[in-house]
Amino acid sequence: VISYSRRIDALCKKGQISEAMKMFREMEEKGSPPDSYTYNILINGLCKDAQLEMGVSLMDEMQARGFSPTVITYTTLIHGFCTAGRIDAAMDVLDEMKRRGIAPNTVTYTALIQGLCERGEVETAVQVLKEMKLRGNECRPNVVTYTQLIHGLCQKGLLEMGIEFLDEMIISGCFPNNATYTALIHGLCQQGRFTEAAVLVNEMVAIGCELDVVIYNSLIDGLCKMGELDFAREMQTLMVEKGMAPDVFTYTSLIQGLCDAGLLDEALGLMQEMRGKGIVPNSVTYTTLINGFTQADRTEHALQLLNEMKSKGLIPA
RNA sequence: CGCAAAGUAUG
Repeated sequence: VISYSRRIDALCKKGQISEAMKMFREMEEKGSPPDSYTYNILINGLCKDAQLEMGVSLMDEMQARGFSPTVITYTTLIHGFCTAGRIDAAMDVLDEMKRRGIAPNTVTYTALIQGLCERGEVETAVQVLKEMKLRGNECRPNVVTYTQLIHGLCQKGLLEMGIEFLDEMIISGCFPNNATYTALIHGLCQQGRFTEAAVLVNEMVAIGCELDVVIYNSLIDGLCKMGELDFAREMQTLMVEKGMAPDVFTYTSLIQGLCDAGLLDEALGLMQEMRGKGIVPNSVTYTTLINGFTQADRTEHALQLLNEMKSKGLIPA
Protein backbone atom coordinates (compact mmCIF):
# COMPACT_ATOMS: atom_id res chain seq x y z
CA VAL A 1 0.00 0.00 0.00
CA ILE A 2 2.83 2.34 0.88
CA SER A 3 4.71 1.92 -2.36
CA TYR A 4 1.49 2.33 -4.31
CA SER A 5 0.71 5.49 -2.38
CA ARG A 6 4.16 6.88 -3.02
CA ARG A 7 3.86 6.23 -6.73
CA ILE A 8 0.41 7.82 -6.84
CA ASP A 9 1.74 10.84 -5.01
CA ALA A 10 4.60 11.14 -7.47
CA LEU A 11 2.18 10.96 -10.41
CA CYS A 12 -0.04 13.61 -8.85
CA LYS A 13 2.89 15.92 -8.29
CA LYS A 14 3.88 15.54 -11.92
CA GLY A 15 0.34 16.48 -12.92
CA GLN A 16 -0.48 12.99 -14.18
CA ILE A 17 -3.82 12.79 -12.46
CA SER A 18 -5.49 10.33 -14.77
CA GLU A 19 -2.54 7.99 -14.46
CA ALA A 20 -2.77 8.35 -10.70
CA MET A 21 -6.49 7.53 -10.79
CA LYS A 22 -5.82 4.47 -12.87
CA MET A 23 -3.23 3.20 -10.44
CA PHE A 24 -5.57 3.95 -7.55
CA ARG A 25 -8.29 1.78 -9.04
CA GLU A 26 -5.74 -0.85 -9.87
CA MET A 27 -4.85 -1.25 -6.20
CA GLU A 28 -8.14 -3.00 -5.57
CA GLU A 29 -7.49 -5.77 -8.04
CA LYS A 30 -3.95 -6.31 -6.82
CA GLY A 31 -5.28 -6.97 -3.38
CA SER A 32 -3.84 -3.95 -1.63
CA PRO A 33 -6.73 -1.54 -1.34
CA PRO A 34 -6.08 2.14 -0.64
CA ASP A 35 -6.00 3.37 2.93
CA SER A 36 -6.72 6.85 4.23
CA TYR A 37 -3.24 8.08 3.27
CA THR A 38 -3.82 6.97 -0.29
CA TYR A 39 -7.16 8.73 -0.35
CA ASN A 40 -5.64 11.93 0.99
CA ILE A 41 -2.88 11.80 -1.59
CA LEU A 42 -5.32 11.44 -4.45
CA ILE A 43 -7.66 14.09 -3.07
CA ASN A 44 -4.70 16.44 -2.93
CA GLY A 45 -3.83 15.61 -6.52
CA LEU A 46 -7.38 16.32 -7.63
CA CYS A 47 -7.41 19.62 -5.76
CA LYS A 48 -4.15 20.72 -7.36
CA ASP A 49 -5.74 19.86 -10.71
CA ALA A 50 -8.73 22.06 -9.85
CA GLN A 51 -11.04 19.05 -9.64
CA LEU A 52 -12.58 20.07 -6.34
CA GLU A 53 -15.92 18.31 -6.70
CA MET A 54 -14.12 15.11 -7.60
CA GLY A 55 -12.03 15.54 -4.46
CA VAL A 56 -15.16 15.88 -2.37
CA SER A 57 -16.71 12.76 -3.83
CA LEU A 58 -13.51 10.88 -3.12
CA MET A 59 -13.80 11.97 0.49
CA ASP A 60 -17.33 10.59 0.50
CA GLU A 61 -16.03 7.37 -0.94
CA MET A 62 -13.33 7.01 1.69
CA GLN A 63 -15.95 7.58 4.33
CA ALA A 64 -18.22 4.94 2.84
CA ARG A 65 -15.29 2.58 3.05
CA GLY A 66 -14.87 3.19 6.72
CA PHE A 67 -11.97 5.62 6.64
CA SER A 68 -12.82 8.75 8.55
CA PRO A 69 -11.55 11.90 6.91
CA THR A 70 -8.69 13.34 8.95
CA VAL A 71 -7.58 16.87 9.58
CA ILE A 72 -5.34 16.43 6.57
CA THR A 73 -8.24 15.44 4.34
CA TYR A 74 -10.24 18.50 5.31
CA THR A 75 -7.25 20.83 5.15
CA THR A 76 -6.41 19.58 1.69
CA LEU A 77 -9.92 20.40 0.49
CA ILE A 78 -9.95 23.78 2.22
CA HIS A 79 -6.66 24.65 0.57
CA GLY A 80 -8.03 23.52 -2.77
CA PHE A 81 -11.16 25.65 -2.48
CA CYS A 82 -9.15 28.63 -1.26
CA THR A 83 -6.78 28.39 -4.20
CA ALA A 84 -9.79 28.31 -6.51
CA GLY A 85 -11.05 31.47 -4.84
CA ARG A 86 -14.05 29.65 -3.41
CA ILE A 87 -13.86 30.88 0.16
CA ASP A 88 -17.49 30.06 0.84
CA ALA A 89 -16.97 26.44 -0.09
CA ALA A 90 -13.82 26.36 2.04
CA MET A 91 -15.82 27.69 4.97
CA ASP A 92 -18.42 24.98 4.44
CA VAL A 93 -15.71 22.36 4.67
CA LEU A 94 -14.40 24.02 7.82
CA ASP A 95 -17.86 23.91 9.36
CA GLU A 96 -18.29 20.30 8.43
CA MET A 97 -14.99 19.26 9.97
CA LYS A 98 -15.83 21.08 13.18
CA ARG A 99 -19.25 19.44 13.24
CA ARG A 100 -17.60 16.06 12.94
CA GLY A 101 -15.32 16.83 15.82
CA ILE A 102 -12.13 17.21 13.82
CA ALA A 103 -10.14 20.16 15.15
CA PRO A 104 -8.64 22.51 12.58
CA ASN A 105 -4.93 23.11 13.12
CA THR A 106 -2.32 25.69 12.14
CA VAL A 107 -2.11 24.37 8.59
CA THR A 108 -5.87 24.53 8.15
CA TYR A 109 -6.10 28.14 9.20
CA THR A 110 -3.01 29.12 7.25
CA ALA A 111 -4.61 27.79 4.08
CA LEU A 112 -7.66 29.85 4.87
CA ILE A 113 -5.59 32.99 5.34
CA GLN A 114 -4.07 32.49 1.90
CA GLY A 115 -7.50 32.28 0.30
CA LEU A 116 -8.84 35.28 2.17
CA CYS A 117 -5.86 37.44 1.21
CA GLU A 118 -6.15 36.51 -2.43
CA ARG A 119 -9.81 37.45 -2.38
CA GLY A 120 -8.86 40.77 -0.85
CA GLU A 121 -10.57 39.93 2.43
CA VAL A 122 -7.58 41.10 4.36
CA GLU A 123 -9.42 42.09 7.50
CA THR A 124 -10.94 38.65 7.78
CA ALA A 125 -7.51 37.11 7.33
CA VAL A 126 -6.23 39.21 10.20
CA GLN A 127 -9.21 38.07 12.26
CA VAL A 128 -8.32 34.45 11.54
CA LEU A 129 -4.81 35.08 12.81
CA LYS A 130 -6.22 36.56 16.00
CA GLU A 131 -8.43 33.55 16.48
CA MET A 132 -5.45 31.27 16.01
CA LYS A 133 -3.56 33.09 18.73
CA LEU A 134 -6.53 32.83 21.07
CA ARG A 135 -6.98 29.13 20.48
CA GLY A 136 -3.27 28.38 20.81
CA ASN A 137 -1.99 24.80 20.89
CA GLU A 138 -2.56 23.10 17.56
CA CYS A 139 -3.66 26.39 16.06
CA ARG A 140 -0.82 28.61 17.15
CA PRO A 141 0.41 30.66 14.20
CA ASN A 142 3.87 29.70 13.04
CA VAL A 143 6.38 31.16 10.60
CA VAL A 144 4.43 29.86 7.62
CA THR A 145 1.24 31.46 8.88
CA TYR A 146 2.85 34.84 9.34
CA THR A 147 4.68 34.59 6.05
CA GLN A 148 1.49 33.72 4.25
CA LEU A 149 -0.30 36.68 5.77
CA ILE A 150 2.57 39.07 5.09
CA HIS A 151 2.84 37.82 1.54
CA GLY A 152 -0.87 38.31 1.02
CA LEU A 153 -0.73 41.82 2.44
CA CYS A 154 2.26 42.76 0.30
CA GLN A 155 0.53 41.49 -2.82
CA LYS A 156 -2.32 43.81 -2.03
CA GLY A 157 0.18 46.63 -1.66
CA LEU A 158 -0.34 46.81 2.10
CA LEU A 159 3.34 46.97 2.92
CA GLU A 160 3.04 48.95 6.10
CA MET A 161 0.67 46.37 7.50
CA GLY A 162 3.04 43.64 6.40
CA ILE A 163 5.87 45.27 8.28
CA GLU A 164 3.67 45.53 11.36
CA PHE A 165 3.11 41.79 11.27
CA LEU A 166 6.82 41.22 10.86
CA ASP A 167 7.29 43.07 14.13
CA GLU A 168 4.43 41.21 15.71
CA MET A 169 5.77 37.81 14.81
CA ILE A 170 9.18 38.64 16.21
CA ILE A 171 7.66 39.93 19.43
CA SER A 172 5.59 36.79 19.78
CA GLY A 173 8.75 34.72 19.49
CA CYS A 174 8.24 33.45 15.98
CA PHE A 175 11.36 33.92 13.88
CA PRO A 176 11.01 35.18 10.33
CA ASN A 177 12.97 33.33 7.69
CA ASN A 178 14.00 34.00 4.09
CA ALA A 179 10.49 33.44 2.77
CA THR A 180 9.14 36.02 5.19
CA TYR A 181 11.72 38.59 4.22
CA THR A 182 11.35 37.86 0.52
CA ALA A 183 7.66 38.69 0.67
CA LEU A 184 8.46 42.10 2.13
CA ILE A 185 11.61 42.85 0.17
CA HIS A 186 9.92 41.90 -3.07
CA GLY A 187 6.91 44.02 -2.22
CA LEU A 188 9.05 47.04 -1.42
CA CYS A 189 11.16 46.60 -4.54
CA GLN A 190 8.07 46.41 -6.73
CA GLN A 191 7.08 49.81 -5.42
CA GLY A 192 10.52 51.20 -6.02
CA ARG A 193 11.25 51.42 -2.30
CA PHE A 194 14.70 49.98 -2.63
CA THR A 195 16.21 51.79 0.34
CA GLU A 196 13.65 50.31 2.69
CA ALA A 197 14.20 46.90 1.15
CA ALA A 198 17.91 47.28 1.86
CA VAL A 199 17.13 48.04 5.49
CA LEU A 200 15.29 44.74 5.74
CA VAL A 201 18.20 42.97 4.09
CA ASN A 202 20.47 44.29 6.82
CA GLU A 203 17.95 43.29 9.43
CA MET A 204 17.69 39.74 8.21
CA VAL A 205 21.44 39.35 8.11
CA ALA A 206 21.62 40.76 11.64
CA ILE A 207 19.31 38.08 12.94
CA GLY A 208 21.29 35.36 11.24
CA CYS A 209 19.48 34.74 7.96
CA GLU A 210 21.67 34.03 4.93
CA LEU A 211 20.91 35.98 1.79
CA ASP A 212 19.90 33.42 -0.77
CA VAL A 213 19.39 33.51 -4.51
CA VAL A 214 15.72 34.41 -4.14
CA ILE A 215 16.52 37.50 -2.09
CA TYR A 216 19.18 38.61 -4.55
CA ASN A 217 16.82 38.00 -7.44
CA SER A 218 14.14 40.09 -5.79
CA LEU A 219 16.57 42.98 -5.35
CA ILE A 220 17.88 42.66 -8.89
CA ASP A 221 14.38 42.53 -10.29
CA GLY A 222 13.42 45.61 -8.31
CA LEU A 223 16.43 47.53 -9.57
CA CYS A 224 15.68 46.49 -13.14
CA LYS A 225 12.10 47.64 -12.86
CA MET A 226 13.35 50.96 -11.51
CA GLY A 227 15.58 51.26 -14.55
CA GLU A 228 18.70 50.99 -12.40
CA LEU A 229 20.39 48.49 -14.65
CA ASP A 230 23.92 49.28 -13.57
CA PHE A 231 23.06 48.75 -9.93
CA ALA A 232 21.30 45.54 -10.89
CA ARG A 233 24.44 44.25 -12.52
CA GLU A 234 26.47 45.28 -9.49
CA MET A 235 24.09 43.30 -7.36
CA GLN A 236 24.65 40.32 -9.61
CA THR A 237 28.39 40.70 -9.17
CA LEU A 238 27.88 40.92 -5.44
CA MET A 239 25.87 37.74 -5.29
CA VAL A 240 28.54 35.89 -7.21
CA GLU A 241 31.17 37.21 -4.82
CA LYS A 242 29.09 35.87 -1.97
CA GLY A 243 29.12 32.47 -3.56
CA MET A 244 25.59 32.58 -4.92
CA ALA A 245 24.97 31.42 -8.48
CA PRO A 246 22.67 33.55 -10.63
CA ASP A 247 19.89 31.46 -12.13
CA VAL A 248 17.29 31.74 -14.88
CA PHE A 249 15.25 34.14 -12.71
CA THR A 250 18.25 36.46 -12.32
CA TYR A 251 18.91 36.58 -16.02
CA THR A 252 15.30 36.91 -17.06
CA SER A 253 14.92 39.93 -14.79
CA LEU A 254 18.04 41.51 -16.24
CA ILE A 255 16.87 40.75 -19.77
CA GLN A 256 13.51 42.32 -19.03
CA GLY A 257 15.26 45.42 -17.73
CA LEU A 258 17.32 45.72 -20.88
CA CYS A 259 14.27 45.21 -23.08
CA ASP A 260 12.39 47.92 -21.23
CA ALA A 261 15.35 50.23 -21.79
CA GLY A 262 15.30 49.40 -25.48
CA LEU A 263 18.67 47.66 -25.25
CA LEU A 264 17.60 44.62 -27.18
CA ASP A 265 20.95 43.55 -28.49
CA GLU A 266 22.38 43.75 -25.00
CA ALA A 267 19.48 41.54 -23.93
CA LEU A 268 20.43 38.96 -26.53
CA GLY A 269 23.98 39.20 -25.28
CA LEU A 270 22.79 38.31 -21.80
CA MET A 271 21.07 35.24 -23.15
CA GLN A 272 24.40 34.19 -24.57
CA GLU A 273 26.08 34.92 -21.26
CA MET A 274 23.63 32.78 -19.35
CA ARG A 275 24.04 29.92 -21.78
CA GLY A 276 27.78 30.19 -21.28
CA LYS A 277 27.19 29.59 -17.59
CA GLY A 278 25.07 26.55 -18.25
CA ILE A 279 21.81 28.28 -17.41
CA VAL A 280 19.16 27.24 -19.89
CA PRO A 281 16.73 29.93 -21.07
CA ASN A 282 13.16 28.78 -20.48
CA SER A 283 9.86 29.80 -21.99
CA VAL A 284 9.63 32.86 -19.72
CA THR A 285 13.05 34.04 -20.85
CA TYR A 286 12.07 33.64 -24.49
CA THR A 287 8.70 35.28 -23.98
CA THR A 288 10.41 38.24 -22.36
CA LEU A 289 12.73 38.69 -25.32
CA ILE A 290 10.00 38.09 -27.88
CA ASN A 291 7.81 40.73 -26.30
CA GLY A 292 10.73 43.12 -26.19
CA PHE A 293 11.48 42.71 -29.87
CA THR A 294 7.82 42.88 -30.78
CA GLN A 295 7.32 46.12 -28.91
CA ALA A 296 10.36 47.57 -30.65
CA ASP A 297 8.88 46.61 -34.02
CA ARG A 298 11.66 44.16 -34.67
CA THR A 299 9.12 41.56 -35.57
CA GLU A 300 11.41 39.48 -37.74
CA HIS A 301 13.72 38.94 -34.81
CA ALA A 302 10.80 38.13 -32.56
CA LEU A 303 9.61 35.43 -34.93
CA GLN A 304 13.09 34.02 -35.12
CA LEU A 305 13.17 33.72 -31.34
CA LEU A 306 9.73 32.15 -31.34
CA ASN A 307 10.89 29.47 -33.76
CA GLU A 308 14.03 28.91 -31.75
CA MET A 309 11.93 28.46 -28.64
CA LYS A 310 9.62 26.00 -30.32
CA SER A 311 12.54 24.06 -31.73
CA LYS A 312 13.68 23.51 -28.16
CA GLY A 313 10.32 22.07 -27.28
CA LEU A 314 9.27 25.08 -25.23
CA ILE A 315 5.67 26.23 -25.15
CA PRO A 316 5.20 30.01 -25.17
CA ALA A 317 4.54 31.22 -21.62
C1' C B 1 9.89 10.29 9.08
C1' G B 2 4.06 7.00 2.62
C1' C B 3 -0.51 12.36 2.86
C1' A B 4 -2.08 18.91 3.79
C1' A B 5 -0.16 25.44 4.29
C1' A B 6 4.48 30.26 2.82
C1' G B 7 9.01 33.70 -0.76
C1' U B 8 11.77 35.68 -6.71
C1' A B 9 11.33 36.49 -13.52
C1' U B 10 7.31 37.08 -18.89
C1' G B 11 2.20 37.46 -20.09
